[in-house]
Amino acid sequence: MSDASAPAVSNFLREIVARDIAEGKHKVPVTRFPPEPNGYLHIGHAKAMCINFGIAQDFGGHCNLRFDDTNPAKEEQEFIDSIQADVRWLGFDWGKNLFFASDYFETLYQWAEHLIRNGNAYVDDQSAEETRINRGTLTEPGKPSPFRERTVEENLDLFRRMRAGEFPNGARVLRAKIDMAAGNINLRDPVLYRIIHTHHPRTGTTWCIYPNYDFAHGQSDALEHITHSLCSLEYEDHKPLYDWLLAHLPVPSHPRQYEFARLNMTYTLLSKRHLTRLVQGKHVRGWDDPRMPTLAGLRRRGVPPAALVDFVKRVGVARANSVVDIAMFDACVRELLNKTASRYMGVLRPLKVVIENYPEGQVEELDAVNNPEDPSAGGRKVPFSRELYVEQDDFMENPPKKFFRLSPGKEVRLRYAYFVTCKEVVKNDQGEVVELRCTYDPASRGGNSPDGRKVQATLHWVSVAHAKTAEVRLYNPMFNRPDPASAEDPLTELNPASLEVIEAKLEPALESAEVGKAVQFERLGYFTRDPDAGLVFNRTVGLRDTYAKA
RNA sequence: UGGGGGAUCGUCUAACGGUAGGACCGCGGACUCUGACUCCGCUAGUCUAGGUUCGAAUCCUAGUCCCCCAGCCA
Repeated sequence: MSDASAPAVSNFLREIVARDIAEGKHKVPVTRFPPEPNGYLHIGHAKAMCINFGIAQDFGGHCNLRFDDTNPAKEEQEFIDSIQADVRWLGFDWGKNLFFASDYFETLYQWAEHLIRNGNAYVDDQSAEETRINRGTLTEPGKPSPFRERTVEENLDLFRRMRAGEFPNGARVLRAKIDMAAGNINLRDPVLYRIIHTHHPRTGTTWCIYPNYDFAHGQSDALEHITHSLCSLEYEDHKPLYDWLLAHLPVPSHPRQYEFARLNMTYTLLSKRHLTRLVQGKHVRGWDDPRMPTLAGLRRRGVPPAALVDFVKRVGVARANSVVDIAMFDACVRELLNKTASRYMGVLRPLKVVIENYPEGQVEELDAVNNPEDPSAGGRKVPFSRELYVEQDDFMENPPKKFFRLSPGKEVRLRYAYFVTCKEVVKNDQGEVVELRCTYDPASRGGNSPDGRKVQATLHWVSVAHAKTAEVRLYNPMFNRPDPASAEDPLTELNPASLEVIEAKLEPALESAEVGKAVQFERLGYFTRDPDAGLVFNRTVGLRDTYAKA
């Protein structure tokens, strides 16, 4: 077991595995994480990984990484590479157990012939359109194909010629011969093989016929001696076919399929088709745009993998469809980052402050704590001088009752520095506040007044002369509605303000911030330096703000 | 209306015939050199109607609502 101190996670899948082991069905579980390399992994895949790798780890088994690469029309090497990187980033290790469904193409082909020889499959010449019509409807049975009763010899000949490349795409398919009247439509002679004259990222042009999901998945599971094939709910209807194929083929093992509900989150779209549209339509900067729910996007936004794993653990596993509040995700990110992120000061929307009684040209290096949650994180020096920036939100000329921050005549603390009092407000021709004239109390150096007087607020600040200008990218929900997936077209629900780019002033230490490492801008949120050139930061998540809510 | 699933605080999830519990959100309060964090407290739920039982979220019956399936996608 991984961590004896952690509360034991339990769910119906783990109960099934535990029971099977207790009953001696298996010594250890063997699971698999089977992505199709047709896009980037997203947070929904994180759930599947936590389940499959997690169960394998905790019960002493192993989890294979298997690419379900049975449709070369959609798959690319780029995705094979990114998926492996993302699995590792999340913290999972498949060891030597890296597989591809395409590794089994020859075996699968032989098994297809096996089906034909036993009269369990036939080559169908109907067009896709005819096949669809003859499949029947949800309430009416299908009609048998006119080619359903071909002889074994003819089927074998045709299937071999399909393999040999004699026919164009769509000319013929291989279908299992099951039951055209079945209530479960997956059993109405499902297609097993189709002709696709396309380059495959791994097998090149070796093949022009490809098994589809149903013919590849269960058999791949069997070949890898998977004990528990864990998939999402929509495959429930495929299980009878999964079992039928295993029962009619000389497979080395008979895995069992179990289904769980996939992850959904408010304001989040997880359909690969739509994510692909977002990328291709340039609505985002790419698969790793920090607004994307992809692992690459979350990583770039600064979300630590451990927060993702924690989130999946908290969400749990069940068989009921559900939509998790994105607030739960944010909470996981904040909880982890609060413990680990170093604190800095940065001003997002600068308002200049001049300390009138502070000597011109003087600079003091003041002591700041890096992380109050972690003494081992140490401290640093922050330069203070006569001219500073504070946050525009931290000043109000006519403050309401509960406004603790700066206003005319009010004294506040500048963090780690001094108490200052606002004496005068400078405005431009438009009447906008452009500068504050303040005085400071030299006795309050470091942030406390010897006379013990208190202030209601502590403000973050940056010295004008020492400030580093940075581009800061603020991310807001990508969609206007919490359930973008149920919109006619989710892309019409895009939030135009999902990305806000501002020019911020940061304390000098931030200039050497590491790309990808999360930091806290005090009182604002968690930020991570972006890999883009220059000083660029992404907001990972804001701090809770109980004042703004009130 | 065929087949397959599912309904527990606002949200996610426990309970396996025996006190409906936790987390997130929300709301109070304490603390605070981050209106953060932390701590304390509060709010709030078994889809409906019957039945079995000493006792039902759990078992039975009948409903209601929701999701998935008619790709040569996975």
